[in-house]
Amino acid sequence: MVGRARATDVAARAGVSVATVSFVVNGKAHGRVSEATQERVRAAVAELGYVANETARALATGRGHSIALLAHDMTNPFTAEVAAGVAAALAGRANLVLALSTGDEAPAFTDATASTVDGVLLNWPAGATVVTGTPVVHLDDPDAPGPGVCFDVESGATALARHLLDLGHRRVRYLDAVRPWATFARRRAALTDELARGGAQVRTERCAIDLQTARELTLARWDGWRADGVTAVVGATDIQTLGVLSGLTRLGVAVPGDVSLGSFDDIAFAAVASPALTTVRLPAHELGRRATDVLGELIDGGPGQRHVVLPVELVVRESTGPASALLG
Amino acid sequence: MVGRARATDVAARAGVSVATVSFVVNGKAHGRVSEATQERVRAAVAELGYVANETARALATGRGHSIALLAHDMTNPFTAEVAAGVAAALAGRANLVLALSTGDEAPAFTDATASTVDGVLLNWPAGATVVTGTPVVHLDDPDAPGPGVCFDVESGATALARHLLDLGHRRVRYLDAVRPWATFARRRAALTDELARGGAQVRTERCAIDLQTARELTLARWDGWRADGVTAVVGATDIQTLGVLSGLTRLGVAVPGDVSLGSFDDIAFAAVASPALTTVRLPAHELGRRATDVLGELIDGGPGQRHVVLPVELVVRESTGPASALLG
DNA sequence: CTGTTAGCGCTTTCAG
DNA sequence: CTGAAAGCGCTAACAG
Repeated sequence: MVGRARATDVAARAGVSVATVSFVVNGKAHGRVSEATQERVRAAVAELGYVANETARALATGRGHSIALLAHDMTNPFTAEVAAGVAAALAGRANLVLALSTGDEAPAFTDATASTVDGVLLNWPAGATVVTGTPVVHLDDPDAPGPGVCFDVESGATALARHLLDLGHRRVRYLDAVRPWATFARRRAALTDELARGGAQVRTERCAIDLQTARELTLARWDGWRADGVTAVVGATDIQTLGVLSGLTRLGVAVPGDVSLGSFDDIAFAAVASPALTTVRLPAHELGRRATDVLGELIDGGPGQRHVVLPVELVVRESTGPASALLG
Repeated sequence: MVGRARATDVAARAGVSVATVSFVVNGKAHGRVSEATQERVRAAVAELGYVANETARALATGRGHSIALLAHDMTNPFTAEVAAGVAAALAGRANLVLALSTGDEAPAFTDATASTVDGVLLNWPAGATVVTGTPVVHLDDPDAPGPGVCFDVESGATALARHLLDLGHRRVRYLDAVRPWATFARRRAALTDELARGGAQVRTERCAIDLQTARELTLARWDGWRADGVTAVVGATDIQTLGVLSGLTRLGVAVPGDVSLGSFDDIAFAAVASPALTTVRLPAHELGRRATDVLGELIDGGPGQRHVVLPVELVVRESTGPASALLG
């Protein structure tokens, strides 16, 4: 019988007015309602199992106690981890409404939905989706105007490049994401620059962030890569790199014996792959948590930290090794 | 300026009453409002960028146009796929509010939240969480009372057992989930029964649905399994089986040369693992879609199909092979 | 055909 | 200390 008992019922049962009920239920009774009355109200609430209707409160207060997360693909463990971080930060104090995109268009987020939430977490390029009249914090988008939380992908990429350089790699393939997001542009630029600075040559290929697509691309391109003398390939995301690894393994190419593999994200699967992936860890869970905190401040009228950038860390595991002398 | 213009503004601009605005905006103007007036209202709506406030509509109509999905761990690709199916079925016609559980307790779903949604999709044991006064459909819970959508895990388990039997396996380890869910009990019972019927001996171990935990358990138990003459291990979920595979690979155990691996789910990673997993495919996306449809009917007052069970399919890949003669 | 009006259930001044 | 009453923005009878 959730939602059955209304404030008026409680008021009647306790012999007070709805105003009084509202005050005690919301903990605003201090100095306004006598202890005795409060007790009576609380008893009535308990007996009737009263729970305030959130929709009505929202209309009256302008606060819906819920935020939206606009994301692309919840099927990507990285995104799922971000969502988990958001949920953890919310800790039940607000609801999380999820707007997912199907295919390539922006997440399904109508103005109607916007009128329901107090703020939005935008894990999607800023330019594409414009949400007006609602606080927004951008996730993993270094170019976003306004508040946002992102990663210091450049230092991660640089560290990865140096790691590869130290191992003697001079020909690397970078598997970029097709999605035109700033975070990917930066990963690529930083990696490429550092590699070039170290005297290595990098070429880029692009593919969707999808296990099978990356795997197939690898199957199709491997001969060419080898002909070019490629000794290392790095993917823009673990998903892609794991796909590459799958293709390479199918082809009988040894990792890291014949080619080394580097990546970004550090999703759980990266650590249990064989070989385990050397990857730049981007703290997804923390991204979700921090972004939620920033959004909370924004909603509460605080200034909201403009832009927080989270440190990343190169996790060296088994997929990288000395450059092979494998010939083209 | 979302949510700025209100119905009264539009009414004023168009020189009509709010009732008229409401009718044309909701497409209920047929035969009630003249074409000319409708046109004027529509023009005003466009000029002012009017979008009805969903919270107010919800309060007035009792329909919030949103449903909740209570799930355990969105970080599990299987759950994420279910969510994707839900989102696809919703197609923007309703919002998806996500209630995730942190740790082992039930998903954070308060009565307050319940008052916000039109119905809930419960991917959690029925007994634990009782949601009253709101339509509920149970996901992947064969024992759930009332409406639900689940998989025919028994036939999948049986097919997997026969496949193993055909390959000559007579000693198998079943890695069950610790979570006391009916779906897991059934997977285990059906597999065990069929295997026993074929003269094989099965022993069960339990572990959390987590890559690392399964991997570590494997590292710790392998010697014992081998001593028992185990030639095949099947996990209750792909996550667990992938963890086992990781452990086995680290140990230098050949799959399927030394041990065969069988599983349930068929998440995307199962197909790109090396070797690719033989697994019982449970159509997660469809589970989400169908459950959403059933819930929709329920919300619209329809009877709602009591219980739909989705067919599953054994996908034989590379992780299963003839029983080895590996000795204990 | 169109406008008036009474809610939906709760919050919050403002009197008393 | 407590209650009456005015909304929050929209929907849907019910009159006209």
